[in-house]
Amino acid sequence: MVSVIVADAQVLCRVGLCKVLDLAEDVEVIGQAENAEELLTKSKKLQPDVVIVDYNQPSFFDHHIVRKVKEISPKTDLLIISSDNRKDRIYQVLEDGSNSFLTKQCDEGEILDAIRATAKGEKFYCHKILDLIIERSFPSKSEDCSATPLTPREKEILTLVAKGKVAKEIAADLHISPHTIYTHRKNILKKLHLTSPMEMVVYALEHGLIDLNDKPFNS
Amino acid sequence: MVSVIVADAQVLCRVGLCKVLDLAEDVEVIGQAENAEELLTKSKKLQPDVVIVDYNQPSFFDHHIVRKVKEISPKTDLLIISSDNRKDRIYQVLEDGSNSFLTKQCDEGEILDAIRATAKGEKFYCHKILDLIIERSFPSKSEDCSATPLTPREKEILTLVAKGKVAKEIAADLHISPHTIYTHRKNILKKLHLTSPMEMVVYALEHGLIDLNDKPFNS
DNA sequence: CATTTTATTTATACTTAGTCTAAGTTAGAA
DNA sequence: TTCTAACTTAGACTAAGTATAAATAAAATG
Repeated sequence: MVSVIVADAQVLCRVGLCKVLDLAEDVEVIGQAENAEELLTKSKKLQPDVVIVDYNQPSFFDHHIVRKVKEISPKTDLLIISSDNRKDRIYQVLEDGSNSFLTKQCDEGEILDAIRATAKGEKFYCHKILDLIIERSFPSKSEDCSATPLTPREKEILTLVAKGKVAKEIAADLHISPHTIYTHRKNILKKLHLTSPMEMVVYALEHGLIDLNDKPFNS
Repeated sequence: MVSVIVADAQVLCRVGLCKVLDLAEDVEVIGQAENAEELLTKSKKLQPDVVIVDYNQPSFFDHHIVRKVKEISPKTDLLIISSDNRKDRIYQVLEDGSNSFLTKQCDEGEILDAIRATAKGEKFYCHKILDLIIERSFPSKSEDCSATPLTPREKEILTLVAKGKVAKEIAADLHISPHTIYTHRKNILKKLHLTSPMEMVVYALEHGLIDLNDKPFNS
């Protein structure tokens, strides 16, 4: 019998997942978790064979959960069912040792397959995730593709720009010349095929370079 | 017996919802829908007493679904279970005639209560939504609070700014002087207590004034 | 090891965008 | 009507940004 903990901030998803798990023979749900703290406590105590979790739920779970669960319960296999759309973070989670990865767009069949595979200690990735992995493995596929082609310094500057800082302020912050900022900015625009600084900000936000702090219903 | 159609793009939520609905006596799920088209077809044919739907799932459902269902099946009551965080759109959906409104953060108890209430033709709003409604009803509550204090024109301009357009371009688009744009921008900054144009863009994105187009897995 | 590339830094001269201040117009509310 | 809010504009000025060119250090390549 494979023991499973179901972790998701939304009760509907937990219930749905349990219902689907009923269909899988040899699988037993031994616990549920609504947030990271609860999951870690229960994982430590119950040492489940599998943890199913959506890590992308601000203030309930974040992507560090994978690493933390692995630390607290090394033999546990992780099945991610998330709706994350940030490539870099998905790659991160894959590297952090998640065994299987689905998106919330997957259908029942895929979910069942994934659960069965993960329960047997195998890996399972849904189509979208496989596409990402392949894209990463064969970088020169389309053209400039995949993750941000920006250098660390460029990311740093883009982040500050997106926070509303103007070149002079950034220069002061980093103790370098404003001209340097301009050069970096120009290179960023070139690399991303953008034209205005504003588009840079939009890009930064879209790609989660800065946290537009998830605050539903606040102001 | 109250007939219900469950509409959600994610199979897990649909399954979860059906499972919870099992607990409600006198409720029968007569259909499910994965996208707007499916929901409208089934609503027309089955004329359900209640439709439960998450309208905030780009490319599957949008907020117009409420109006469309009401058109196609006027006697159907709508129960929204969404995770939308855009106040203006929530207000829109409330005005469009949705009977009850929950968020995906609600617990099982609230969901059951909402289903029972809606099935009886009553209205039900969860805490967060009630807070919003109250906030709207008593605008001068705290201080400058609640929805954006921007005029339509200011919003229009902010939107264009956030799209990366520069004053001159916006002026050309709207057939007015660039100076006008500058003035509007200055007023916006003043109203929102911001200092740089970039912060304006961040604000616009945070408040959903422009759609940072939901495109998972694209570049 | 020498060499090329990449990331980082900077400057000068120039262009453009944006700010400040001030003010006119229209439409609706008091 | 009078007053306010929303929208509009201009001239003079300041600050921000661009183009071009180039130096340095470190990492990758042959």
